[in-house]
Formats: sequence, C-alpha cells, structure tokens
Amino acid sequence: MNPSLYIRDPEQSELGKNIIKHSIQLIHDNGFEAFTFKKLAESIGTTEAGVYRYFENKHKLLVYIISWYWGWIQFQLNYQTNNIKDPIVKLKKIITLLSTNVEDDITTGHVDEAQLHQILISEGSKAYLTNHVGKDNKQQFFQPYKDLCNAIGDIILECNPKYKYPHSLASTIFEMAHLQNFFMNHLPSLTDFSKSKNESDIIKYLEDLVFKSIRE
Amino acid sequence: MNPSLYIRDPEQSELGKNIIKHSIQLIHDNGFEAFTFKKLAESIGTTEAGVYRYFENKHKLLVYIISWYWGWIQFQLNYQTNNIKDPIVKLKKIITLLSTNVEDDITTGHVDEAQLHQILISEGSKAYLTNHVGKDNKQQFFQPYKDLCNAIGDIILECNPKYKYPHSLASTIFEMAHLQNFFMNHLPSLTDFSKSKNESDIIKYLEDLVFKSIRE
DNA sequence: TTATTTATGATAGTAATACTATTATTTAAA
DNA sequence: TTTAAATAATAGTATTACTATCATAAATAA
Repeated sequence: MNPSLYIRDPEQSELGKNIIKHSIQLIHDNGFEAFTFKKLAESIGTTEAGVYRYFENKHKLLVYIISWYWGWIQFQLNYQTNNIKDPIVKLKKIITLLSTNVEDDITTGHVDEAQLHQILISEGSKAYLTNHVGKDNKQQFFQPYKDLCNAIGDIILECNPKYKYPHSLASTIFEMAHLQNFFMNHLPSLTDFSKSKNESDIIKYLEDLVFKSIRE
Repeated sequence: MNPSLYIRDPEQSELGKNIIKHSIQLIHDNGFEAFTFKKLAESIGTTEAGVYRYFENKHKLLVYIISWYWGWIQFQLNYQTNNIKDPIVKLKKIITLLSTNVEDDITTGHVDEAQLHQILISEGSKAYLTNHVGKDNKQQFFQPYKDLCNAIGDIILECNPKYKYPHSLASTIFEMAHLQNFFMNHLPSLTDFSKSKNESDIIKYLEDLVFKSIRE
C-alpha cells in the first residue's frame, strides 16, 4: 500500500484494522457521501481524533480501501491465471472475476471482499473523479489500477498482438463490469439485463464485446 | 425539464438563468465537491437564500444541468441524423457527438455547451452514483438519459437487428466517450491515447469497439 | 526496575457547509 | 392603485471537517 495514503499504517494496530473494517461496512451501507469520521469513530468506539491520526481525510481513506481492492484483484488475477496458457481463457477469468460478487475471503479478517466489490460498483470512480486527480496521480495513488490495466492489456495482446487499444479495452472492461452492474440494479433500462441481479448476463455482454473487438 | 428538480423554474427569470450560468462556470472551474451555494451566490451577486429559492440542494442543481445536457444531446442527435438513412453513418455521428468537445452554442445564452461537456466528463456519473439513486429514479430524474440510450439502442438495432445488447452498448458508448477522455487527460496510462488531447483517437477506439460488436 | 517514548482517550474549539427563518424592499400583475 | 410575488439582507442552527491540548495507558529501552 502507498504510504502517502495514510498517516499511520492501519495494518499495524487493532485500531487501524478496525478503521478499515468499519469504513468498509459504513461506506457499503450508507454510501460515501453519508460517511463521516465522526460516525466511523462512534461505530468503532473511538474518537474522531483517533481516526484522524490514521487518515488525513475521508477521501484518502476511500482511495486506501479502493487501492486495497485493486491490489487484491491483481493478486487474484495472478493466482487464478497462473497455470492457464490460453490467453482467451485467462481473459474470461478476468471478466468473471471483475463481474462476480465475490465471497468474503476469511483469511483477510478486517476486509470483507464482498462489500468491497459493492463499494467499487457504487463509489469506485470517486477515487479519481476529483479536481485533485493530478496531485493524487503524482503521489502514485492510482499505480495499482494502472498495473492492473497493464496486466489485462498484456493478456489482450497475447490474444491478438495487433489489437490497437489494449489499455483502453482493459479500463473499459474494469469500469463496465462495475457500471453495468450498477445500472442493472438501479437503472435497468440503461442495460439489457433484467433486475435479476444475475451477473452472468453482464459476463456474456462483456465477453461478446471483448472477444469481438480483439478477434483478427 | 423535470419540475421535481427545481423549486422555481430557473428558465423563467434572470436570477434563475444566472444560477444556471454561474453553476456551470463554477463546477467546470473547481469541480462539484468544491462547489457551494454560498460561492455561487457571491459569484452571481445574490445571497445564499436566493439560490435556495430555486434549488433545494446542490445535487438537484447538478442533476438539472446534466439533464439539460442529456436533452441537448438528444436534440443534436435528432437534428444531425434527421436526413441520414444509413444507420452506420448515424451511429458514427453519435460517437463523434459524444466524444467531441463541442463549441458553445450561442443561441442558448445562459448555457455554455463546451463547459457542460467537460462537466459531463468529470462529474456526469455523480448524478446517479448516490445512495438515493432509487428515490431519484422514481422521480424520473434519469428519464432523458434513458430516452437517449433507447434512441441510440434503436439505431444499433437498425444496424443489426439481432444484436443482443443495444442498451448496454449505448450506455457503454455514452460513458466511455466521457471516461476515456478523462483518462486520456488525467490518467493516460489507462488508455492508448497520448495526452495529445485529441479526441479523434477516442472516436476511432469507440468506432472499432462498436462496429466490431454489432457486425453480424 | 524505572524512565521514556508512543498510542490512545477525552475534551474543546474553529471555520466552513448546508441549510431554515424572518423581515424589509422592490418589482410585477390584477 | 392595490395586491401579490420575487428578491435582498440578515440572522441563526446543526453538521462536517478538521486542529489542538492534555491526561493516561501500554509498550519499550536504559
């Protein structure tokens, strides 16, 4: 994790881990706009000042947990496609990974991956859609996202070395896996998926989009 | 315009038109997070209470100006594709329309379309990425966006009546025309476009994506 | 063991934001 | 010309987003 995101490393103490855990819970439940350090402190049983010793402001905390997700997806991608040779199968794995509402991984006690995935759907783009995106970018806040798009882009190029837009297609897959899910659940007429809350339709759409795009 | 978005119709008075004009200016210049009714009032030369007589809160004002854009795009789409028969040419027009940083249309004195386009790029998704999206949707706030995606979806179906995801592809075009532009300018390594600020690359990418997707 | 650093808790306080309310004054419609 | 409506001016409240201070508890070093 990028140390510029925090003041004190939340992984290194119980209070820190509680801040992460309860932030994910609260942002998941009420959205980022309604999320305040005061509510967070109350939920943990500490004080506002206690939270401020870990994070400068709520935006950096949001970027922290979203970075955590980017890194976790990168790990899952490496892990799940490790012994797969066919890049098409790899790409399908990634589409499914990004589109599917994952199970909570119990090995990461203070992070609920299922809730994090929901946060990415509703709040993910707020990490960068700010007027200080340039400053944040200079501090490398988005490096894990860039690494992820590079990795996906490499697999796209393995499928078709002549394809001209591997990075744009990678970011399109990432963003659309989340946005089409949001639309499906809240503005279904912007999609062709009934409010079945079934992600398999989104996967089919993205596979159709991607594999038609990259075929020679 | 949906009357639930405002308290008093801003089109019906000079003050109202000033609220729209200066809102677009301020949100364009400093972003939506930094935008407050106090700053807006100061910029106009009225008082905070004056603004609150027109809009309940800054979110509804944002949705108002974004709705204005959706409606304007719909109008431009109808106008520009009116006497075109070939649906492929129509679709290209739409992609170009959504991707291009338009000129300010001087016939709409209080709305600067060029600035509005920039606002859509940076703030567009904040219209619906809220925890009250369901409530807003019940009040039909997103009807112009749905109408637009339907219209684009119809043209997609004209190109290929068997294509299975016309609405999802329409919302993908709309969102990606904006998001790839944002990435190009602020996080270029998420794209394959150099920071040339040249939208023609985005148009080529989207045309490639769309026409490969819908070809039979 | 004691001394000392370090993290946390408790409390207070400030500036800005997001509003609501009241009254006076100007403008426009009946 | 009366009356209603819109606006300006001012004040005030609750919440948010912080900063600062001091006491205490826990961990660590001498």
